[in-house]
Amino acid sequence: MSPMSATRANRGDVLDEALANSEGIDFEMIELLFFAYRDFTSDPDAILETSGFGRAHHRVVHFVNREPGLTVAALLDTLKITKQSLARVLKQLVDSGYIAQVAGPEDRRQRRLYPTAKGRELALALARPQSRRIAGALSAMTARERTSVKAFLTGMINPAPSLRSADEPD
Amino acid sequence: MSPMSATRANRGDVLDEALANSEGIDFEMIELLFFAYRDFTSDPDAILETSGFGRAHHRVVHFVNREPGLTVAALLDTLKITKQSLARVLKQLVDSGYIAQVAGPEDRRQRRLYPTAKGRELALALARPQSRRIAGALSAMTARERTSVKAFLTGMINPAPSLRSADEPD
DNA sequence: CAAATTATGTCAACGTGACTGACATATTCG
DNA sequence: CGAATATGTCAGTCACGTTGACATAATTTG
Repeated sequence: MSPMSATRANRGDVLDEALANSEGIDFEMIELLFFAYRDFTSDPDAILETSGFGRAHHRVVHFVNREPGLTVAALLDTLKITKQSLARVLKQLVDSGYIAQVAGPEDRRQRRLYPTAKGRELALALARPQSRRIAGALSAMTARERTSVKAFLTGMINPAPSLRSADEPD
Repeated sequence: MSPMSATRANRGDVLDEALANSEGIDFEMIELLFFAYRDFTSDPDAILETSGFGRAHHRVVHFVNREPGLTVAALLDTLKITKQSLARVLKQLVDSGYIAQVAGPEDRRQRRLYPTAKGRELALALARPQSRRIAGALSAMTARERTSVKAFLTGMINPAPSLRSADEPD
């Protein structure tokens, strides 16, 4: 793997040894996460390119189906993108009948987002291959081990910022 | 959480119930993967924007450090992007002294890629916060549980395509 | 050796999905 | 009423991926 006859590759500034185990850094895990996520997203990507949608549409359809009636603001907060970025994608999904907007019953400024039957079908179609992949990766595991996997993924996520108390400034 | 007084949101085609447990699909895991990966990449992203680089540079620096002397073709295969897409990113990294290109000792058409000292430092700086995050998520786990987590991630990855035997056509 | 193949680089055009900044509208709140 | 809020929209920009076409040098093959 590493060049046996490295000629004189160390001339000047050029490093020849593979980076591994420095400072106890787990490079293997870093790569596993990269490859796992890349392949995890490739399944729905293949379906989406049929419909002319992209990954952004996927995320919107997913979360609207998971929490029907959520507001645009809540969706923006979940996705951590700007409203301008959401706008195009959401408009396309509304225009093509995957998502419906309903004025908020209490606050009529809000546009609460609901899936249509078509939108629900799409969400399911996108989730199916991802779930199959997950099920395959978990298939040989006990309930305890599955719990560990969930705990690991949960531990990778940034804690939700605690609500700022009133006396703290912005 | 779900709208208690859903007005008459079910008019027409609009669905009101949260999507969960349909067909045994594990939506929770799907979301955990999304959030975990998003936050996992946010750490190096913050460092990179200081240098004016992006995620694409990160990946190149990472793999060149992990396997010094790899060829451009091998890197393209690892990243699964086109050479035109790699070109810009690689050129910037070479021009700014993070990566060195050395003509292959056997095959002089090849440009073998090596990290410079500067490139190694960048790779380490980017890996450090990711490794810290991983270590935190694994910290409460036994060696057995950690093995399960690695097995899960490995199981999520597409198997490498087996080399086509000579009598199979393209 | 000449021709084909391979490894790499480059030019041009394009698409998606993100960003910032500015401004418009409707609605609610104080 | 005036301020704040929820949302929408216009305009410009950027990162990073794509396809297609072509160029160059080096190796392999007939």
